[in-house]
Amino acid sequence: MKIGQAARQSGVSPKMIRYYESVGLMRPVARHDNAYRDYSDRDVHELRFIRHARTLGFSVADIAALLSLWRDTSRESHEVHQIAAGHLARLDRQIADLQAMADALRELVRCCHNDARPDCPILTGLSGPSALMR
Amino acid sequence: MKIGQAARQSGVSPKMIRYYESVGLMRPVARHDNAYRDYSDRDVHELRFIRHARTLGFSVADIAALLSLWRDTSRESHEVHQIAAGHLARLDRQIADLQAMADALRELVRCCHNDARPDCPILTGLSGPSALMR
DNA sequence: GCTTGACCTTCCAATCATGGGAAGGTCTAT
DNA sequence: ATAGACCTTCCCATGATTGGAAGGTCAAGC
Repeated sequence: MKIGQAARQSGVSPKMIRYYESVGLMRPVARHDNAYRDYSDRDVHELRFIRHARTLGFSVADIAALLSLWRDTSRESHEVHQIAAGHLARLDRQIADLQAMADALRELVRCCHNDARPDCPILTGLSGPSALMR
Repeated sequence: MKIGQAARQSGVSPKMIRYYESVGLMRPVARHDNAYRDYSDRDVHELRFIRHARTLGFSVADIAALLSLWRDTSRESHEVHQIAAGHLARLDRQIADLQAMADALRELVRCCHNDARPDCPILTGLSGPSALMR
C-alpha cells in the first residue's frame, strides 16, 4: 500500500508519516522499485497508535519509548505507567498554569466597562504593579 | 540606561528586549555614540507591560494591539475588552482540550496495573479502536 | 599603557510538530 | 500522447525563546 492510502487508513498525513520516519519514530519502510514507500497493515496499525498518542498530547520522544514498549511483548507495565504518569503530571501542571492565566484575565475582563470610555482596568492591570498578576 | 539594567528593572531578558524591538513590538530606542541602546524609565514601564501581558498568555500580535491602545489615551475600552475576551476564549478552549486529554489519560493510567506484568491497558487503549480516545 | 572582565553589538542556529510549496519522477486512464 | 493523480526529496515558515559565536567598548586594577 502506498503512502496516500496508509495516510487515509491511519488518519496521519503523508507529510507527517515521512516526518515520523525521518526522526526515527517509525522504522524505514519497504520501498517499491520506483522508490515509493510500501506500507503494510501492521504499519498502518502503528500509525494509528502514534496518532492516538499524539491526540493524548504525548511528545514524539515519549511516543518513541511507548512504541518500543508496545513492540516488546515482555515489557513490564510499570514502564509504560511511568511514562504516562509523567506526561499526565505535565498536562496537569500546564492546565493549572493556563487556569491561573485565565482566572486573572477573566477578572480583568469582568471589571472592564466594555464601552466607549477610555478608562480600562485591563490596561491598568497590565501596566500596574502586577497586583493582578498573581 | 543600558539594556542590561533595563532588563533587570523590567524582568525581560536582553535577548527578548531586542527581539521585541526586531518584531516591531517596541519602537527602536535611542542609541549612545557607541551604538548601545539607551532606555528610559518609560521604556522600562512598557517592558513591564509586555511582560505582564505575556504572563497572561497574550501573543506578541495581541500585545502590539494592546500597546497601541495603551499609548492612545483616547481609546475606547471596548476595543481592549474585545482583544482580552478573544484571548480568554482561546485560553478556555485550550484548557478544555488539555482537560479532555488529561481525563482520558488519567483513566488509562488508573487502569494500568503498574507492576511487572506485560499486560497494559495504556498500550491497549492507544492501539485499540480509539474507544478511549474520545 | 595594558590586561581583565563585564558589558554591548549583530547574526545564525536550534527548539517542537506541522504545513506549504517547488522541482521532478511515475503510473493510469483516456 | 497527454492529463492528472500520485509519489519522491529538499527547503522554508510558524512562535517565543534560548544559546552561542565573533567582535566592539568601557571601567578598574596593575
